Amino acid sequence: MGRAYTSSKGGFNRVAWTPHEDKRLTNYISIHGPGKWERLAKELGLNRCGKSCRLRWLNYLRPGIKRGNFSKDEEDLITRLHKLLGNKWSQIAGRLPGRTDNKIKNHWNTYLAKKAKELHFMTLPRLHMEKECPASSTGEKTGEQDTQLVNEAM
DNA sequence: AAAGAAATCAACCGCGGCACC
DNA sequence: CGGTGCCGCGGTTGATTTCTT
Repeated sequence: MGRAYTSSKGGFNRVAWTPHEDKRLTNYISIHGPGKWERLAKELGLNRCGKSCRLRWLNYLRPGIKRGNFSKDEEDLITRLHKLLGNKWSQIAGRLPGRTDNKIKNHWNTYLAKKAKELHFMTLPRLHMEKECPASSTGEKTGEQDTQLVNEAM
């Protein structure tokens, strides 16, 4: 559970958040709201940059975050959305309440990508391979088109 | 039972866009 | 109009845990 990073390897400082820091951050946000991360970091006086605080809040402390494994439904949805949108993790996360882009990205990179590939070969052996991101060749799709496609997928 | 591989989770980095001066 | 700085995003890394052999 609790993770004790011993690292401070090569001048680079990857340090786990302590419960105390979490508390300070949560408390500050409960008063001032999220945002203004630079200022927040400065005022809290933690040894953290604004980005770090933002990340911690968004991916971990923010209320409503769903823990635990992805359900089959969630995995299917992620797979479909990824096919549609590519690596637009924040957009995908927007469709999965309580799931963060980081977590979805992690899960994809370590598991679903492989699975999707296997599935692709097993079930669709004759379809020509699609380019990874069909939208990018002709420029960006509009947001509206995305929304429409996504709704169809759901 | 131990070593090595794979998976998971949390955190960092650089870049591009946008807002503001 | 150009420069500057903050923010959000996606890519990536590193530590730890779980699975396999």
